[in-house]
Amino acid sequence: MAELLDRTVAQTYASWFRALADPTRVQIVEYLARHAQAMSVGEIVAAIGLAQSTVSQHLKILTEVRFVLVEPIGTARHYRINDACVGCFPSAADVVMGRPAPSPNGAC
Amino acid sequence: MAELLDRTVAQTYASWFRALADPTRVQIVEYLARHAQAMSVGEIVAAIGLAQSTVSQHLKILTEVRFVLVEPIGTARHYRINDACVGCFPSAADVVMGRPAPSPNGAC
DNA sequence: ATCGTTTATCGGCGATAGACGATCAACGTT
DNA sequence: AACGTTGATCGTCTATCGCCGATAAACGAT
Repeated sequence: MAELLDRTVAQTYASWFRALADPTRVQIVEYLARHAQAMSVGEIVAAIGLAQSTVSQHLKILTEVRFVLVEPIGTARHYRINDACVGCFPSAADVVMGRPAPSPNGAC
Repeated sequence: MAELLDRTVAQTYASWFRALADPTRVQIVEYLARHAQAMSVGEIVAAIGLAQSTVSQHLKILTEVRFVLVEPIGTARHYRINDACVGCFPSAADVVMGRPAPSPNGAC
């Protein structure tokens, strides 16, 4: 008894945590999560205060794990939080801390 | 309005997520969290199946962020989950996802 | 004092991460 | 058609990660 957590699940969770393993990305996600409407890259760059290429890289990493979603608006691209992750990411934190996921969490 | 999350807080959260940015560490923490009593390094090595030095390094990283605690038992060292983190780490995940921490969480 | 056991630390390796400036691609405007 | 704006990608740099074998350190037992 007391097996290890399934390796594939552990890899998925680790990829989520790795996406937030940088303080700038933590700030970006938290910032987007508190904003109902999507924001352009320029707005995010202004808020963060790093180079545009750097912010773009961070946004790429966050979209790869689907923490944020993109939609093109004309020549701009608007980023917003993925509401599905708002629910299932904290429950992943619960699982790692030994509490089995309470909700159905079919989202992710 | 809509300021960024405080940089110091973001750095603390990022360090927590970075500690779990590796699937092996996810498995170690989840494994310890489901075990009420502390475990020796040898037992953890047997469960994980990597080299002893590798596991020891992972345990060092996890103790640095205080996800796990150590106590020396004779010549051995027993690791166990830090119960304080069981509560406050998932609430950090909530904060990043835009939900202000509900509990007082004076633990961490 | 010498083993054997248990765990931490060191050194090295290839791989990945984060930052930046520069460049490219898309597109609306003049 | 040339231009300006917006954002992604490239190339480079340095730093850190994750793994391993080898070694060191602590300590109980012989």
